[in-house]
Amino acid sequence: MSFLSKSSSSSSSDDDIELRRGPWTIEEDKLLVHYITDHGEGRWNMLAKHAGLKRTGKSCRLRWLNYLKPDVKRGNLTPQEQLLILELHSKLGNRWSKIAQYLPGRTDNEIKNYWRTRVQKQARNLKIDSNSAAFQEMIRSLWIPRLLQKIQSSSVTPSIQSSQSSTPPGFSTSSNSSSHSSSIYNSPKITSECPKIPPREMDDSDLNSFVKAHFPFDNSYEMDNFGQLATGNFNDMMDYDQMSGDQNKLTGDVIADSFWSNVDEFFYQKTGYEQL
DNA sequence: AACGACGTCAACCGCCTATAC
DNA sequence: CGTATAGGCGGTTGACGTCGT
Repeated sequence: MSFLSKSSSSSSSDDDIELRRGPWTIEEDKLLVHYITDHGEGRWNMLAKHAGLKRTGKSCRLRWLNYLKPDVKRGNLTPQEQLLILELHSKLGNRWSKIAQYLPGRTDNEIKNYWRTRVQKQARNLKIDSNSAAFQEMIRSLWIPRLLQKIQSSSVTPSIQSSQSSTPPGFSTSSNSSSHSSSIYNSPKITSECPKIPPREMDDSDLNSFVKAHFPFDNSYEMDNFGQLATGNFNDMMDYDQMSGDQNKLTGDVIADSFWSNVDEFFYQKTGYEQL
């Protein structure tokens, strides 16, 4: 744990306290949660002082928003969430907080980390710029369809097809959303061919409609169930509600990782780039 | 068992914007 | 209008855990 001086002055005023940095302790978390429970959030500098925390207001705000806030969703991103991030990033770019607005319970920090550790890693492996048109196109034409394919194929298993719909919510085969009926997400049969992607130029209203139509959750309660619903028949293999982080990793990461090699293959085939 | 490489993610930093005065 | 301050955002860092040798 390190400290920084809030003021260069040598006076012993209230503004000259030693501020803590680094990982938060349980006691600090308790102080912050209790204070916000009683007084609400906002006015962070004052909050930090009144709560008895030797932290900057910014640090308190970050700790609350990214970790302590009750509706923060823990665990790995579901394939559906990954899909939404890819789609939104293609339209919004690195506007993480904006993207996070469409993923209830997920923070901009978490999404940013996902992009940097997973997505940009692939760009590095392929030795192409993650901001390049080539990489964007690879995501749109290869990665997203493959992800959809994996989601759909994993949700159609013989043992459960009889009792459940084979199509996860948001991937309806009937066009019940008129505005984006041509979207890839309504495609009854997902193939590896380049899908029709909604236009990049979407305003907030369009984006809201798009997300509502294809990723049907708009509050934390629905989001809690979304992972369960959207992973569809995975539930027959493991109880989603009982999942630990590691088990969650199985569904999210294995799906993601297993198709990366395929994505690479597609990429090299299509571009003729030399495989590493 | 020990060590290094690598991946993840919480936390910090600096800049920008909104708001109050 | 100009200035000060707080809050928000994206980029970056570093501690820690995991994995492979």
